[in-house]
Amino acid sequence: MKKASLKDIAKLAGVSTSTVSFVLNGKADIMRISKPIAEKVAAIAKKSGYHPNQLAVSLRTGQSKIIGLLLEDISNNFFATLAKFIEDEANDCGYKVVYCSTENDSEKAKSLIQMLSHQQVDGFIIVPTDNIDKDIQQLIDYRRPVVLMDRFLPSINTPYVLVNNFEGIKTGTIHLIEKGYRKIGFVTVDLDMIQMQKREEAYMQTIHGHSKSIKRSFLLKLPYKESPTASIKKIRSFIRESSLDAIFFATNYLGLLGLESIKQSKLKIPTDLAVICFDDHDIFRLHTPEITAIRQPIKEIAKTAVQILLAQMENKKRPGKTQVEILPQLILRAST
Amino acid sequence: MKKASLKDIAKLAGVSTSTVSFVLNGKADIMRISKPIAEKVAAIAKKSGYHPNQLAVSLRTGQSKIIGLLLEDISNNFFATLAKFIEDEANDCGYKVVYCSTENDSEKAKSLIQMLSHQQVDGFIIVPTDNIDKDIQQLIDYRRPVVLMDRFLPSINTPYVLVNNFEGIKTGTIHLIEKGYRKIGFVTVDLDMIQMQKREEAYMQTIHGHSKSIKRSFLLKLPYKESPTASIKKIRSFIRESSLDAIFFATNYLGLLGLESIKQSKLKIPTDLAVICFDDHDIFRLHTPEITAIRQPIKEIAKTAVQILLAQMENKKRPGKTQVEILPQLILRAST
DNA sequence: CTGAAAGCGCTTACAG
DNA sequence: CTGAAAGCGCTTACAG
Repeated sequence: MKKASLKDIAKLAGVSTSTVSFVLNGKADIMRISKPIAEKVAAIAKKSGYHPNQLAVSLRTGQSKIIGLLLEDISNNFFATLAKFIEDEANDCGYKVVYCSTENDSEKAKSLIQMLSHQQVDGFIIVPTDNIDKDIQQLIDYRRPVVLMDRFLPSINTPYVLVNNFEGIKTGTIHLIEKGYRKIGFVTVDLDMIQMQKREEAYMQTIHGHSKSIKRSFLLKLPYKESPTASIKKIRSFIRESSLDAIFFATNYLGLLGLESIKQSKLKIPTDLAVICFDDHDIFRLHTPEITAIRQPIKEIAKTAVQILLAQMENKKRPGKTQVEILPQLILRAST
Repeated sequence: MKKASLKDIAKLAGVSTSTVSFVLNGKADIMRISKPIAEKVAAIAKKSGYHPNQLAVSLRTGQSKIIGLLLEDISNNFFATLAKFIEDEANDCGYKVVYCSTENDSEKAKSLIQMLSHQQVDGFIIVPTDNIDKDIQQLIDYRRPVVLMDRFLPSINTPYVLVNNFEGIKTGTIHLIEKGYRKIGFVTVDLDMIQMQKREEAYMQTIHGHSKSIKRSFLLKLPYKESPTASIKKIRSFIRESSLDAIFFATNYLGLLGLESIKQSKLKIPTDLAVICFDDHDIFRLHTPEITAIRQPIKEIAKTAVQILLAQMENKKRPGKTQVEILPQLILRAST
């Protein structure tokens, strides 16, 4: 059994391929195909299980109806959830989504952008890595619709959607201060990306700007590619040497390492040490005690990104607000 | 700036499109294109940033070099990890992967299979849902390469790769019995799929076949679409009413609900109740106490599936062993 | 050693 | 009301 083509249907129905195409694309009326012919064609197409070859349609129309999605890591819960919402939203609008993981490797990201570009995706939603500025700029120069997500590139004026990192960390830090904690450590990662800079900045400014009762900031910056074991060890010494009474993790990945460290050090949460984390995680709700977190509005980020992208793709002109920061939510639990 | 096409390059180089195509596809030697022309063409192509339109290449060659991957749910860690390994393996072999989530909804699965089929993917790796037999059979009838994963369809003779569910559960159950537990409950889900049947069967046979000291089996079967809250409540009564001393969860999702139930009931693990789960999860290592689990060999499953698929696609004949069950591993932790 | 031409499976002006 | 033809961007026999 081979797949039926337009031509096959045309032959079976005894009409031209154009007629078949018009009927099957719902243009029978506009093209004023006669009722009996339209019905005959439709019936034959259905019986033979005909479906257009999308490759050919895309090549001809110049539209693939596919959105390319570049994430950091699809096996990470945050990105997986983001991907799912994006897919849902895109499907509702008649688009498919293909997603790829960059693992924060800019070489990999570059080649994925190339790959998607050669596949003729109609638009891109990208979680940018470091050093990717030129490639994104090129996409824009070529008039390919792009929306950045979760981060943005200060050097390039593109649409983007992300959580308001600054406000998120600020809210969390103030929460700790108001709860009476005084030696608040902040654990982050040494990635030179804007969202991490903002988080660090927010912690620093809030700690130093808040009141004289807070003596100083305690900052631990872990290498991104370090082994979990090494990071855990560093977090343990950080807590001990600074004799912290609270600790703020800048990502949920760090939070998990942190919980492991705290467990190994046999510290009691929150009596010995309060814990809060930016980015919620299922584990935090299940942990004993449950962990306070700043939750990103994942669904909203996803939907907004798709909408901004589609607006670009369909209007071909820039819609209203294309650079969006969404406020996160403080989820109070037992750890603070 | 528009994208350069083959024709543009041909014009710039003053040669025909065939010559350009041969040079760019590394067939300059076979086609005995003269060195100077080949070099000139290559240089021009490079300078103008030419890359072939994959849509056109695929349409012409009849190969998209894309594998379609149907998972249950990409935001679930198990499937996400599977997807990543599959992508790595496929990329190494020059294939791209597009993945979609069925959410165990057979209607959704059917339409995704259609969609991928219209996109002309070269092969399918599918985690089948219920009631999908006819669609898979159709794929096979049309000579589309298919490998099933994580489950299989007893009614259809296709290649498949999955964990040996029976042996996994048996190993876990024996472990509990040998540790001295006597009232061992088993919590599963009412999905009518082969892998869940095997797990239940393995529990039943092991319990009843093992020794007279084990009086009876305790089985709780939860509805798949039930709310977490309702399931948690049922698990709590199940533990209480049967006064279990050990509990075996048939999937990691159930294990998470179980931990929540146990937490609510304020039971001590493993003193009040031993816990073991089929399918490992990060949370289990981080939980206090750590939870014993049967770990699926995810990477091996992924690699094997890709290899079997590629063998089918490239040889066009069935390779040696195409129905593979891989043994899982018992990870001993503090909960048993 | 290289080019002109056919064709993959569609869509869409154009003509009648 | 319907068909013949061009063309999307490629690859690949075929011819010279």
